[in-house]
Amino acid sequence: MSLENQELRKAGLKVTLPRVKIYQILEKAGEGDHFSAEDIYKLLMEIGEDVGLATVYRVLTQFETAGLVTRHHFEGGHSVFELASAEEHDHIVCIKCGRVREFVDQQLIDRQYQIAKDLGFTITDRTLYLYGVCSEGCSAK
Amino acid sequence: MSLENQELRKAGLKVTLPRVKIYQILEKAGEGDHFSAEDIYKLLMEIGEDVGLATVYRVLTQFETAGLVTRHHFEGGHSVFELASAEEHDHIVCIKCGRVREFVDQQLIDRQYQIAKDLGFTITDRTLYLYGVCSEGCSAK
DNA sequence: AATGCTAATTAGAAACTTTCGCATCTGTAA
DNA sequence: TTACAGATGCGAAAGTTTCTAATTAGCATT
Repeated sequence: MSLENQELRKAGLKVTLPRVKIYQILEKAGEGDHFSAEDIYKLLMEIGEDVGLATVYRVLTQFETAGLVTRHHFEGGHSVFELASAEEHDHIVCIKCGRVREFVDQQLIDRQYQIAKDLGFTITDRTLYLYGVCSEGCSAK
Repeated sequence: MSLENQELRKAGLKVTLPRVKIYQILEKAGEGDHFSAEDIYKLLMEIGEDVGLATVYRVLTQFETAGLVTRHHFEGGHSVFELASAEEHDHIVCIKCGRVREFVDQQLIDRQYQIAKDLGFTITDRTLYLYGVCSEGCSAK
């Protein structure tokens, strides 16, 4: 049994073709890469998999609920998804070109835990997004 | 001349009825309150101001551009707005009792701007939420 | 292998937020 | 007061996400 199948079963999801294909796409993308539902839909079309857009959304939501992927919301009212990763990281989003970039800054993370501790909290989850304009590239479509 | 009018003029915007009304709503809300465009539209209806939803969006975008308000991107693909506050703050949320607490930590904020700068970004907006369990109170419903 | 039950998928339409186009109206400066 | 740039309102359009109803596929059991 393939790795994807194990992951899906472990998450309590039946192993179906759309789920496997979508999981593979996310997997191949690797860490730091983010896809919108539309991106994934187009990729599926390209490889000849006839999966509906609604299914892509549903499967991604199921993956999110199961903790397999993380959903990120940003400008323009659409979301991007990435395979849940073990390493804590944060995101910086270019509001012009839409690119999402990950970064890890231990000092920043440590400080957050320290603040929470000082306020009498135990952190279970964090969300940090920086929105801005990236200087290079960003051919402002 | 009223305070709102001065603010609008200072921002280079004509003083029109919709703009004044929308500004007043945001002002009355105070800090920490967040309104969606739809919320504001409904409030305008309630007080009998016949302002179109499109205008609400346009005005909010202008206010944002002028630096009068801050836009936050929330779940479900919609945005909320709050009057730009002089002080940047972040939020810590108790996942048990739902309490939201604001905090300000300059070191944390500075570090974020530094990271963005290092990555070639100019920050226009930030969102930091810490989720956790608060030790005291927290009458875990 | 075939069956039946359950759950998942599909396509299209609906829902929802946000933006656009254009005729009309308003605020502002002369 | 007048003229004009710019703002507004309305409806339609655009774009993302969700819903519905009918169909199909997965899977445990024969």
